[in-house]
Amino acid sequence: MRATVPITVNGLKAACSQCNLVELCLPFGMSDTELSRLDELVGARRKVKRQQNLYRAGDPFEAIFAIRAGSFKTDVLLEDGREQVTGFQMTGEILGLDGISTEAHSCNAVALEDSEVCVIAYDKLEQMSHQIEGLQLQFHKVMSREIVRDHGVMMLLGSMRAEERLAAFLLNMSQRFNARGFSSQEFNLRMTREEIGSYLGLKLETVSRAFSRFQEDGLISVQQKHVLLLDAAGLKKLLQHQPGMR
Amino acid sequence: MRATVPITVNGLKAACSQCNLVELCLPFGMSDTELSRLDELVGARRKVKRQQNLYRAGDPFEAIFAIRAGSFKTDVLLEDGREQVTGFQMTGEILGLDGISTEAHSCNAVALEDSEVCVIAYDKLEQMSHQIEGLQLQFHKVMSREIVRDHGVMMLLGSMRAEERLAAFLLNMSQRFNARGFSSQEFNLRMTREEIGSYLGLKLETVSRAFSRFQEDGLISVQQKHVLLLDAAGLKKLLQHQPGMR
DNA sequence: TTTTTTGGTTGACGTGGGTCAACGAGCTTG
DNA sequence: CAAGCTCGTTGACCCACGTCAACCAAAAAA
Repeated sequence: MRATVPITVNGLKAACSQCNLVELCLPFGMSDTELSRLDELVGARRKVKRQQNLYRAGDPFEAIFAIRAGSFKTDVLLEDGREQVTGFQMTGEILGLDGISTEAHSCNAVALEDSEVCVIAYDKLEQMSHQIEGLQLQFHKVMSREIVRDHGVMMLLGSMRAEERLAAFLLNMSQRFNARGFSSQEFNLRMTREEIGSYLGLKLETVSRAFSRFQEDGLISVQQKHVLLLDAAGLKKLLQHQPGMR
Repeated sequence: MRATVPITVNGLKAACSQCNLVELCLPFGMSDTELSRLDELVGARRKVKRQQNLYRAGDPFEAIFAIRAGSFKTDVLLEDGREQVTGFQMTGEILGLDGISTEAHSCNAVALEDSEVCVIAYDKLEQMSHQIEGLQLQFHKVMSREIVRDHGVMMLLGSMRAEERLAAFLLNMSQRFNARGFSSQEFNLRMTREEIGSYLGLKLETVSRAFSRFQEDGLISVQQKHVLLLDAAGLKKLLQHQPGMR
């Protein structure tokens, strides 16, 4: 028995220290020495094919996940089948934080494309935060950022009109692609109109119509999932509209 | 100079160890010895009068707060003046977690009644989580719970109809009053219809109409802020309605 | 290749909840 | 005890978005 356990350790030794996502991920802001110690935290990687679940609501919580490649959506389901997409996650972002509170996941995480995640055992993370100076703070920041992000979505869902929501969504995607070294003006969305709609609290037809309207107005150019932002400033201006304005 | 600093320490020595809110608050699940060590974490208490801000968006982040008495709302403001209430907080709940990510608060916290909070210096909290075994885990659970709660609100805002939202809100309040030793059937709301509306993504008139409808249907009895839940099961049933149902 | 499936667009129409407005009930202040 | 507030209720009307349906394009399967 004893022999099998050590053998399962992942062949990839230098997980974080030579990953090009450090700037976006959990290790952000840590020193080189801290970084190398962090490598042992990432136990393994896991590939998740498009449409497959990384975890499901109710699954026992054991680890959080850092997205190494690809992208995901998280959603919550009501008994009657209604779905609410709670977020879209890209490389470097952390999945699974919802599971800590009850030691079981409270939402589903589904890959939007073939993806790969780093598995970070939660008990190991707790231990190491005692040891590595910057890790605890950085982890807290990641969780806090998630809370702030959720508040932004609540703002969007609670107080914005359909076109404002989509404009905010597009600008947010643009900024996140940009942070990952991709163009902020041209990108391919990985999710369907229905998923965008669920996230924004709109029906897919409304999302589609808003896309078309933006195109008519010369703000963007869309073809299916391909988006070209022609007038980002124009989109931003949409967000500052007074309730009564048109 | 040296003399003034020690003098400012709070006279209340046993902050957490003899607080009756331990069950609901940060110290939940910690041993007696851990608990007594926790006392030094709570530096001071702070009173906040009704309508006053505990903190504002943009304020530098230094501490989180545990509500000792009273209640609060948190909200986010858009440049154009639109407000989104992101949550209502009751005794034992933690405020200020949003500030960790950027080291500045990202929302406003306003007392709904004359209230008192325990001030927990964040740097001290970080230190002590290294030392007290259960503190780190418990703190993580508090943050994670906030994330899960926010996802619930997103579900509500994104996929529920007005009456479902209000039913969910009332059941949630009921359950939280109950957890604090108050009646789950009869309570006084601390917030206005407008604040409820902002939280639920509805206008105050719609909230008022939904209250009236619930009363007509014999589900509740309302008079201003006083609420009596007559048929909690009936309210729960409202939440399971299929989109097309009436 | 054709066929099927999935995803996206667009139009016509309906409705839930927003808007506007009047009024009334409690509080507060002088 | 007025006189002013703020907060809540209710009605009439309207519009942004949902619903339903037809159709088309792209991708996947056969």
